[in-house]
Amino acid sequence: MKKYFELLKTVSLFKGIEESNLQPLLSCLSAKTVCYEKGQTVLLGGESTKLFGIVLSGQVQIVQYDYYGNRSILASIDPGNLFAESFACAEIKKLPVNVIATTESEILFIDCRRLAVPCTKACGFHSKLIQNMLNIVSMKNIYLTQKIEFTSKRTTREKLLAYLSAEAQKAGTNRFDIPFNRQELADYLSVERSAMSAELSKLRDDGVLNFHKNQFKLL
Amino acid sequence: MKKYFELLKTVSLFKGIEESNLQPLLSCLSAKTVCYEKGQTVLLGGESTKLFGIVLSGQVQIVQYDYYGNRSILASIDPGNLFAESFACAEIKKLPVNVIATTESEILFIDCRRLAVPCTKACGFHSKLIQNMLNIVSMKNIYLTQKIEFTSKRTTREKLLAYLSAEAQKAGTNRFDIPFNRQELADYLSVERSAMSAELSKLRDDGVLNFHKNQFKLL
DNA sequence: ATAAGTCTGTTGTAATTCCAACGAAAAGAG
DNA sequence: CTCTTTTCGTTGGAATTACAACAGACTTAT
Repeated sequence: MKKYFELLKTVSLFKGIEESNLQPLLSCLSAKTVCYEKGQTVLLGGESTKLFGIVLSGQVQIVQYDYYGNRSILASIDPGNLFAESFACAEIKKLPVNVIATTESEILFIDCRRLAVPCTKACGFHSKLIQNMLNIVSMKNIYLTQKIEFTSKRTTREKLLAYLSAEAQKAGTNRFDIPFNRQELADYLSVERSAMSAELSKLRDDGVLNFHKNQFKLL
Repeated sequence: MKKYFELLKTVSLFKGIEESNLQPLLSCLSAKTVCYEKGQTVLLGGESTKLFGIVLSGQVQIVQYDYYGNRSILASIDPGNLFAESFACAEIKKLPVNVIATTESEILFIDCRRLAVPCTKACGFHSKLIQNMLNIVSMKNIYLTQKIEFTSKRTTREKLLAYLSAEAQKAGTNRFDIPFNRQELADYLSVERSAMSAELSKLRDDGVLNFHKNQFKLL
C-alpha cells in the first residue's frame, strides 16, 4: 500500500491531509484494496454499493447498457481518480451502470458511511475528509448544471453565446481563452463541429464577437 | 422559530432526525433566520457564500444575468427546500447567480463548514446530517448526469428512446408511466413538443413502442 | 348540458443542422 | 526543410427540427 502514497497525496479527496496521516486515515475508514484482471467486473449494474473506489493502478470504465443492449462508455477512470462516489453517497438501490477493469487494476474501496461517522479516535482529518467529499460532489454538480444551461438552448448560435458569455463572466473580461479546440467544444455543446464553425464565422460577420484560435473576444 | 418545526421535519436535510433534536441541532449549527421583503436580494452574484439557505416562508428565485444583461430564472424555491447548497459546499468564489425574494420571506441560513466539524457536545445527529447532505448533493448529481445523457443525443428520436429506455430499466418492466405530460417531456428533453409528438407517432408506426397518455410500452 | 380551456397529434413550410468532402493553415516528425 | 498529421473554415445537398396553425379528445367550471 505504501507505494501508492505518492499517488494518494494527489487525490482530491485527501487534499490538505498530511502524508503521515494517510495510513491511520485509511485504517480508520476500513479502506480495502482489491485487484482485478483485465475485463473483470468491478461493480455490477443492478446491484447496490455503499463503497466508492479510487483507482490506484490500471484503468476502469463506466459502461452503460440501454434497453436494447447497446453499450456506451460514459467515462474512463485513471489512477488517482474516484468513481461511483455519487452512487454510493446517494444510496442508489440499483446501479444504472457497470464498472469494468480495462486493464489489470488495483482499486481502493472506501465505505461512504464511514465518512460521516466520527471515528472513536477522534482523528482531526476526518472533518477535512468530509469537506473534501462535499466539495467534490458539489463542484461536479455546478459543472453539470452549467453544461445543461448551455446545451438546453435550441440553436447552435444560442449554445455558443451561452457558453462564451459564461466564459467571459468567469474570466471577468470580454477577452478570454477557452480550454477546448473546435471539436471538443462541439462535443461539449452537443453540436456539429462544421456547423459550429460556420456559426462562429457568422457571429464574427455579424459583429458579435472576434476570435483567433482559442482566444475569443465578445463585442 | 418553533412554529417552523413542522416544516423542518419535512426538510430532506433533517430526515431521520427527531423533532426534539431540532432545537439543539440548529444552535449547534449556528443557524440564523433572516427576513426579506419582496424583491430584496438574498445572495448577490459575484460574491461568495459559505452559507446555504432553507426557505421557511415565502419564496426565492435563482436568477441569472448573461453577458448582455438578459435575465433568466433558473429555479423557484418554496418553503422546505434548500438553495445555494452546492455553491456553499463547493466554496465557489464568485456566485454565478443571484437569489431574490419574490415575496416577503423568511430564510434559515446554515454555514456548511459547520456541517463537517464535529460539535463539542458530540451530538449524535451530526453524522446523520452529513449523510443527508451528501445524499442530497449526490442525488442531484445523478439526476443531472442522466438528463445530460438524454439531451446530448442528437435527434428527437434518440432522445426519446434514451429517456424511455431508462424509464423502462428503472421500472423493471417494459410497461411504465412517465411523470410528464407532453409539453413537460419536451421541455425536459429540450425538443419541440409538436415535433416530439410526431416522432412518438412515428415510433409507434415503426413498431418500436406503444403508448396511451402517460403509459408507455417498449416493444 | 354548454362553454371554455387544456392536452395531444397532425401537417406544411421555413429554418437549421447534419454529413461528407475538400482545401488551407498550423503543428509535429524525421 | 520536407512530409505528414491535425485543425479549422467552407460549401452543398440531405435530413431533421422549429414554428404556426388547426382539429379532435378530454377536463373543468358554470
